[in-house]
Amino acid sequence: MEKGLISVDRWAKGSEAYFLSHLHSDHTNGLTSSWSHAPLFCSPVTAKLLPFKFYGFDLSLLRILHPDASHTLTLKSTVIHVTAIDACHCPGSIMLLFRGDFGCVLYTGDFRWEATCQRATNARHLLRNALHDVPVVDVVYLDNTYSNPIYDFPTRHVAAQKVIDIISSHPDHEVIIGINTLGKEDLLIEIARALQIKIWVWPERLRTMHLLGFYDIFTTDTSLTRVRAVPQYSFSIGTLESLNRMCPTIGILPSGLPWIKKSLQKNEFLSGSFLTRRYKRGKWSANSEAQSDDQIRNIGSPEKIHEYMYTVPYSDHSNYEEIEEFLKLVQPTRLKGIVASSSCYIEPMYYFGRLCRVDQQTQKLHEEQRRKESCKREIEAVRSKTSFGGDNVQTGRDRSKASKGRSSGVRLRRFSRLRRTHRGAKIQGDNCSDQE
DNA sequence: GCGATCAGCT
DNA sequence: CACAGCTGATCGC
Repeated sequence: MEKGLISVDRWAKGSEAYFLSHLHSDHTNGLTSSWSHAPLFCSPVTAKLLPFKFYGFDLSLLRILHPDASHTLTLKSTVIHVTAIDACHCPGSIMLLFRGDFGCVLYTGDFRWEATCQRATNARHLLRNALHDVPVVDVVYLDNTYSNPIYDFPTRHVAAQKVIDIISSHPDHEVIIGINTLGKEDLLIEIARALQIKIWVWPERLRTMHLLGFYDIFTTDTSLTRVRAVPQYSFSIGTLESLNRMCPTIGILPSGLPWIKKSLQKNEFLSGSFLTRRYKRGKWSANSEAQSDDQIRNIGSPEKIHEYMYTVPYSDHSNYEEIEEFLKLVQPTRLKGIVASSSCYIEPMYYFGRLCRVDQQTQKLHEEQRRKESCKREIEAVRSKTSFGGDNVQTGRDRSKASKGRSSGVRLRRFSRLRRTHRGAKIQGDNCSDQE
């Protein structure tokens, strides 16, 4: 009842106000059309889209946070201040800076903090201004999806150029690009502009595009374009192989393989079993045989993963370096990851503790962890976690932290279930907890 | 019938 | 192993 004054991306009963960072499903788990616990605060764009994801939602519950103003909210028990800042993740996505009796808390939601992106530059200015009024940020709830130095990938603009290059070099092919229900609009728009073509999307997605204000670029008429954006879950190597029996078609996944640093790929993954395993897992190994070394070599650059399939490192999450820059600006006292599981999950304090303000607790934690494991061992942990089958030995601190002391013996499935339910935060009293 | 949860998939 | 997401089965209300 009294626990959890406010909830961010969490929808269980008991809070006085609820905040939605953006409309992706892993942040709306528990939110339904009939949800009505308390007012829901979100960005204008999210408010516009939400009724189409949750038909019949009680719109009188919605409260708009304008992304460039500080809002003062009078709750039942206290007054809080909140500032929304563009998170540059997907349309409508925001970070939330809270100030109140509990101190100062910054919840990043999912975010992309590109150095050269104009929107991120604007967001940086806003954040810097907002931080002027704050003595110290006590806690950052961080999008730690790629909070590991092995994640090193280019800006979205650079990745978009790669996609454009791939399409240009296949002038006689149909092109299929896998996207989700929200996000990667900018990629499609860059393609459309560069190649002077329209992009096909499915009808619901066209409606979303219209809601977002994109009227002329997208179409549901297949005869108008050779480039189609389709739901990512709906296409696979199998789909592409079928399509190629009718006409030449390539697929592009703006994501895909982990974007591990080249050195690691050369040294560990390409020579080892990493790619083999990935190949065996997917539907695209027509026979269930392991791929031969030759086949692996034919994959060539990480970009072309199959005769008809390309992946491009287009990410809506910050890479390691961007997270680092973000934390240098915010300098929080404490850090908490909002993503509990990933193949390379590392307790964020491990790499970023040094960027936090030095208080004794932080310092102690940091030193302890440094002592326990060297960087090299972390990489080892990552490698063993990417293994498929065999014994998935516990790989130390990171995993046991993430599994939160659940009964042992259950591994990946339990792990991924955790991921789906672990986003978001409850903020209460003078300490902030993840609830449960 | 609906929501919650889970299995399985990409 | 994933960004995030879909379908379908089952269970309780």
